[in-house]
Parts: sequence; structure tokens; C-alpha cells
Amino acid sequence: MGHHSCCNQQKVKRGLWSPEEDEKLIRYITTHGYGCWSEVPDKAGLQRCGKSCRLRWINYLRPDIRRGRFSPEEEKLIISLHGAVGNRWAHIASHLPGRTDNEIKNYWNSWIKKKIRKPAPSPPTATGKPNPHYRHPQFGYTTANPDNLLNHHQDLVANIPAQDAVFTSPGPFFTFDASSLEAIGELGGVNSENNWHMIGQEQVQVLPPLASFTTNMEYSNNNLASIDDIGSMELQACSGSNECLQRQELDEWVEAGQHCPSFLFWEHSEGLVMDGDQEDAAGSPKLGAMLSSFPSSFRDVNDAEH
DNA sequence: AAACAACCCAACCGCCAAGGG
DNA sequence: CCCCTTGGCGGTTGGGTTGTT
Repeated sequence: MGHHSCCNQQKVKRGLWSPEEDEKLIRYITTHGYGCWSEVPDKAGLQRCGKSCRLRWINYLRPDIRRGRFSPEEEKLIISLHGAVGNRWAHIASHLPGRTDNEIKNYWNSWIKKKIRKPAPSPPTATGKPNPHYRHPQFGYTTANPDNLLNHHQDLVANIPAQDAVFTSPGPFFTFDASSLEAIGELGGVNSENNWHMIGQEQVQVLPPLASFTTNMEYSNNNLASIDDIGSMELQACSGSNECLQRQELDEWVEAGQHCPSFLFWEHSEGLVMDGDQEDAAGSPKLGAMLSSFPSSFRDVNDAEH
């Protein structure tokens, strides 16, 4: 125990690399190249295992490495690639010249943590009674206890298997009511074949790009400020219309390159958690099931008005 | 200022597939 | 066919750093 599986020699150094070690490795590789990593430590005069040398070279020392903060373009690419292929870091890295899988993985993991960190909910009223008019800024649901929604949300996140923690949704903030759910159905998003996933016991849909539930989206200065990089045309299209874009318009929108930015799935798509067995005769999930599958403490915004 | 907590990220671990003997 | 080595990959860790009380 405690021994590196590939390093059975006696004096094998581990841990952070010193500048002297780096220099030895760089000097050896740049003059001899690398063929067999297991020979490198001996020939380069390093007390490391070959695997460690390889990792150090690939992730840090090789000359074409690109370091420093990710550019906005790189971030977008990572997000969209991750939405497409999941935690295949090497694959994602292959699309970002000079970036390593390790770096992207680290970036994603710390970024994820930031994104799921619990935001401060609106406090309860002074009497301790719930504020019936509280509207969750992201989900657009009125709830007696905002914490319930957040906890439910975080439980969901906690149950995402690591290999499936890939869901992104390009959909910006939206609210759910009967007509917007219908609109999603009209777009074909709900019944698409390949975008259903199991998260714990729940079946969850990953919406297709630009799943444009623009109907009844409620934008305020607050949530608009939270949407980075969204173009003014998109904003106009999203907020200026109270009707869902038609499929054709959507396609044109996509072709014009006016993509909505990607967002973490679980941050916005809570309303699409459904019971897997609530289907109609054709096997399609009933839209109404979306609402009924919500925790009973959440009510539709429109219901709350009455 | 010090103690503690949270975060970051380079490096490690275990697993797997490929290839050679 | 098995066995062993090797490189590649994704998940995870732990120590250093930064932030907070």
C-alpha cells in the first residue's frame, strides 16, 4: 500500500517537481525526444517514475503548452463541448490547442462548484412566516419556502453520477406555466429521443440547443444581468415576444449564429424533472406531468396570483 | 495577527486497452 | 491464449494559497 503501482524502484521521488528536476527533464526530452517513458528517468537522471515524467512533460513542460486564464472563447467552447461529450476531457482538450485535459478538468470542476454554490435566498418575513409573494429569481416559481427549492435542486445535483454530470442547457432563465410547457412540446424538445437521462430516480431531459422556451419567459434586470454574452438581438427575440418562436424561426436563428449561451442544466431546468412512467399512449411524456412532479410546496406563478 | 475555512490545481491513483513476447 | 509492460484517461487527493472571521 502507498506505493505507486508503476514505481517499484527504491528511491522514487514524488510530489511537486523542483525547478532542477524540470530542467533535467526538459534537457533530456528536447535533446533525445521521448519514445519510452519508462527509460526517461534513468537516462535523464531523475528519481521519478516514467509515468510521472510523462505527466509532467505533457501537462506542464512541453513547449506548446498554453497557460493562464481561459479566454471567453475557450470557455464557451469548453461549455459547449462538455454539453456534447461530457467528461471526456482529452477529447475536449483536443479542440483547444495548447490546453491539457487536466487543466480543463480542473477548470470545469472549480467552475461547477461555483455554479452550484447556494445563492442567498430571500429571507423570510419578520414574523417567520413565509412570504407568499416570493418568486425565485431563477425558477420563476412562487414557493412558501425558497430553501425547499434550493435544497431539492442541490439534492438533485448531488445525485448526478459523475460520468453523467454533463448536462447543459442553452436555455436562459425561464418560467413554467401551462402554455410555455405546451410550447416546449411544439418545438419537439420534449419528445426527442436522445436527450433523456436518469438522475437518481428521476428522468431528466437535456434540452436541445436553443430550446427556445421564449414563451412567458420573464426577464428582469436581475436575471438579464446574470446572462453573460447574450446578444441584444437575442434579448429582443426572447423578451420582446410572448409567443414561442416557430421551428423555422429557430432554425434561422441558429443558422445566423445567434446562439443563446449555454447554462448548466440543473440550474435552470428543474421544471423538466418528470416521472418516467407518466406517458401518454404514444409513449410521450405528458407535459402536465412536469408540473405535477414538482414538490407540492411549489406552485405555478399564475396560480399564486389567484 | 492568528486561526480557521474554502479554494485551487499539480500530481497521483486505479483502471483500461493495446501491443509484444 | 496468457502475461506483462506501457501509455492514456478520468477521478480524486492533499498541500499550498487565498479568503474570512
